[in-house]
Amino acid sequence: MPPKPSQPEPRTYRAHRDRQRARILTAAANRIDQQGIDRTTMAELIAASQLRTSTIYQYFANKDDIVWALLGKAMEDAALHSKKFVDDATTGLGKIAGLLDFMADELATNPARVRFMAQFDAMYARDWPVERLLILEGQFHDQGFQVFRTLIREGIADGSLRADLDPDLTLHAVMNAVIGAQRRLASLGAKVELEYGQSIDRLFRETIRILLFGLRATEETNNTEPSPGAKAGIGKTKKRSS
Amino acid sequence: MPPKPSQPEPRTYRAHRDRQRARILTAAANRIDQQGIDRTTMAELIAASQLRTSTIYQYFANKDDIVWALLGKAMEDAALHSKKFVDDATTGLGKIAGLLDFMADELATNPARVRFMAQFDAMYARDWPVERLLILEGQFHDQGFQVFRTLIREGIADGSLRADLDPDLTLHAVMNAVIGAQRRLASLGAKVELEYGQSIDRLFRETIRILLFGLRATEETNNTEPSPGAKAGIGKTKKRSS
Amino acid sequence: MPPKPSQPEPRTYRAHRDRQRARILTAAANRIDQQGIDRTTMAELIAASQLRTSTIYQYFANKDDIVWALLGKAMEDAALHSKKFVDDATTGLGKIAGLLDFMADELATNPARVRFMAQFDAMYARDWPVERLLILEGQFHDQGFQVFRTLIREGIADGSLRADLDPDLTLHAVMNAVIGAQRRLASLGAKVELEYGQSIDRLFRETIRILLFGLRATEETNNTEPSPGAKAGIGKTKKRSS
Amino acid sequence: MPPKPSQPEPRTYRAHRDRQRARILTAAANRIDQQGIDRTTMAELIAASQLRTSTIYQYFANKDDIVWALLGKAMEDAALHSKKFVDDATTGLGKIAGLLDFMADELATNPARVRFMAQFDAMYARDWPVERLLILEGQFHDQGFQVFRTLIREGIADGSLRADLDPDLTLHAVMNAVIGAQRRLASLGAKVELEYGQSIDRLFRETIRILLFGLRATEETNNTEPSPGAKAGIGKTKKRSS
DNA sequence: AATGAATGAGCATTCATTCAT
DNA sequence: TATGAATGAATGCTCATTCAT
Repeated sequence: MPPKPSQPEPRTYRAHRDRQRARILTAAANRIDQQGIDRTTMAELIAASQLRTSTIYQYFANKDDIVWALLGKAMEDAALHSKKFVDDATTGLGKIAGLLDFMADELATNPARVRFMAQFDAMYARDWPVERLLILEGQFHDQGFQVFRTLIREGIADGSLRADLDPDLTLHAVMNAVIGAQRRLASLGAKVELEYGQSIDRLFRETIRILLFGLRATEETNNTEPSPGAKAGIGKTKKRSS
Repeated sequence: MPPKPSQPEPRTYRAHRDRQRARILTAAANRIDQQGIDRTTMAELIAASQLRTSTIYQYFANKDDIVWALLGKAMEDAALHSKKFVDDATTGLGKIAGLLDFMADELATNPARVRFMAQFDAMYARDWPVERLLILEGQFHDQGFQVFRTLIREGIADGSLRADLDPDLTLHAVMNAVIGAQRRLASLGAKVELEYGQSIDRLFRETIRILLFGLRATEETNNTEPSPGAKAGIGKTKKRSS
Repeated sequence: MPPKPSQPEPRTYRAHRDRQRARILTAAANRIDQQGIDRTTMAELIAASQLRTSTIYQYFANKDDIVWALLGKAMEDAALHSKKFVDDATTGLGKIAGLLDFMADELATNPARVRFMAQFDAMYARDWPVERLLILEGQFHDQGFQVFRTLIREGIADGSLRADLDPDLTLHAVMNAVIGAQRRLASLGAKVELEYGQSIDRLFRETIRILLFGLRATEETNNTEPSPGAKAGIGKTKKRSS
Repeated sequence: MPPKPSQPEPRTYRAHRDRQRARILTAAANRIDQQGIDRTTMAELIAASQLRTSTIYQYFANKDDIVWALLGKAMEDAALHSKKFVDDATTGLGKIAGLLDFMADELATNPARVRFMAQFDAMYARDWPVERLLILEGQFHDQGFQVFRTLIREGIADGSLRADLDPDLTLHAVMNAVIGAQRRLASLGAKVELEYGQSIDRLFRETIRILLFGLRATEETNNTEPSPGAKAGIGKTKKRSS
């Protein structure tokens, strides 16, 4: 007689596994935030999780697997969290503002998560397979990005945004700057406040404000001029030097 | 074989040591750019430098020492290089533009150096003593930063920049965004171009353009309105969520 | 649950256990043939058997136990199989030929089993208790060995075999050579055919043929000469060197 | 000034390294002979060599590397040792006898080495790259093998060996049997003597004697008959059974 | 009988660094 | 200054097995 499949208390077993996994990930997130991914050893992580070495390996195949799980969780959480900010807004511009506002909020309330993403970008993004990344990023980015792009088009159409903007270019230029700024602030942490004498939150929100200002239409931009720098002699960028 | 005339023998010894140091640093920079600081082992670095293990330790006390030297060199080079861009400009705004232009140039011509700085920000800046960092940063930042700050004040005074700007806050908000954007682009490398379909250089220059636009005065900003987002419902940032 | 009529229910239980055991042993035999005894982990064996770790241990006390069972099964099968070859023959010499023929057949049709025995001889035979081995070997060897020994005696008596043979010595010298040759061919597998350019089967049958030739009487051997090498200068073996 | 190459006491350094390597190999050979390759852990081997873990790895890249070195040394020694036996003989048949005699000598004086080769054949030969093996085997085999082959041809020509022999087939059939027999005896060790009641040396020399007898010409073989078994009903090998 | 969970002991190997000459 | 040799302290991971249900 073969064993009956018959889920024996599926909820209990599942729940236990999930709890153990969460325990490990929490411990890992803590250690990694304090020491960096590479400097966190499995031994430390294991000690922090209060489980035994071999037990850990029943839940994750190896250290990388843990880091990926952490990355996935971070992105999932961000997607979930950002959704609220975006959905609350009714207008398109409001949705963009919501997305950026979410990022400021994330920086303020969960700097460890942002720092983790910063580490990831700086040290691993180049090495790990794009496909894997895209799967994770897809969840989060597609949400706001589509809206963003559409909105820029609308903004240009109705004259509220500068006519010279290339929607796709603008989207990525702004998002990269916002993400880059956010992660750098999270990475430097207290050092920023000491060195710059400004609160991280205020600094980041000012960055967002300036960027949004930079997208707005002015009389000039809707007429002839291609760039704000032109008048002031900015932007006549030397085309490469070395 | 060393020169004879002006500075004869002492130079031989010094010159040799300098050459050896340079050799080690070059090897280290290469390996680190390809594998990251932590993942580069002394053994690899030694193999790449074509010297013997114990010889390396005649020049650097330990691995950290090498990384610090690399950081110092990167900043020194940047300071030297940026000086030209800034000094070439005659007006204040031109100097800012020169500084930002230098950063675009650096990203395009020496992404490895930018990547190294990105790694540093993301993983080590928090751990290493502020004083040490400040000494290094001082060289570079003070150059452009003072100018920048002064210029913003002048710009506000002459009405070319928005009156609501706080010079210090603006300075750091913009510089952090620019540096963050630059480093993120360097870190992601070819991935950006694949994913975003935009050239890194174009993306970064557009970021600069938008930021500079964001600083400029418009009728509105010189009147009552405090923020561009206000009108569009932006910036009424929820004050924390979680 | 106890039996009711003749053998109704108990068989169900027994049969299940036997099926499970067989399943495990088959999986183990496969893995071991491909990776060797030591390199086969319980985890692999368990995966191959499609059972759960703890279930395996309901059937076998430990890994050694599985290997012993495999060895027992191999010998049992061999005994059963060889019996046919031996029993089919009517003459004594025919029985020996049958035994050797069986070994060629085994090598050709079940090299995995031979390989397993080779591993066993090479790596474990020395460690494991003689008694245990003797019990297993007894089944198989006694069959042909008794016959072999008797036959050699008869052969000498009737003049068909060389008179200088010591039955017991000859028996073991021949059997050891045949078994050694067979197992080596099985172990090297395809490598033999590549390196030697000969089919394994042909090579082994030629070995048997030469050995049997070596036992046969010739005029000389039945007269004075003790050894075929004597004439040719063979066999004046140096008595130890190092 | 670059370092002078100028061999600084090359003899001393070299000699030291060789001594250390030998020390490790000796320790490894001992442990492996007693426990088998897989069951010998690096920790044991290291303890036996009286060096520290990391020192070992300055001499060998990994465990496999040590095993290969052992194999190489075993073959090299065998080649060197066998050369004497072969070269001492003046006639071709004498050379063959010398080769076989060497194998008996090796079994008697250095059973550990033979056992090691037995392990290798039984467990690793199939896995490791042929090329690597061929390089090592080349040294040893080519010596006697070429002679052997030539000799068989000559023997057939002058009527001292059976005319029905295929030189290549015979060569490999005999050598495989001799090597197989030798290795099995070495592997089983004292067990053989207990079980068979015969000394290993005597058993092996008898095997050689029978094989050589099997090659010799008799009247019959030089006439019509193809096989010694034919007359006695041997060799009518069933063509496969299962 | 079946199985999910857990684990102690160990594994091969690496790493940055030091020492003696 | 250069370097061959050595090494303590990890490091990430595996394995056969057991326990509780």
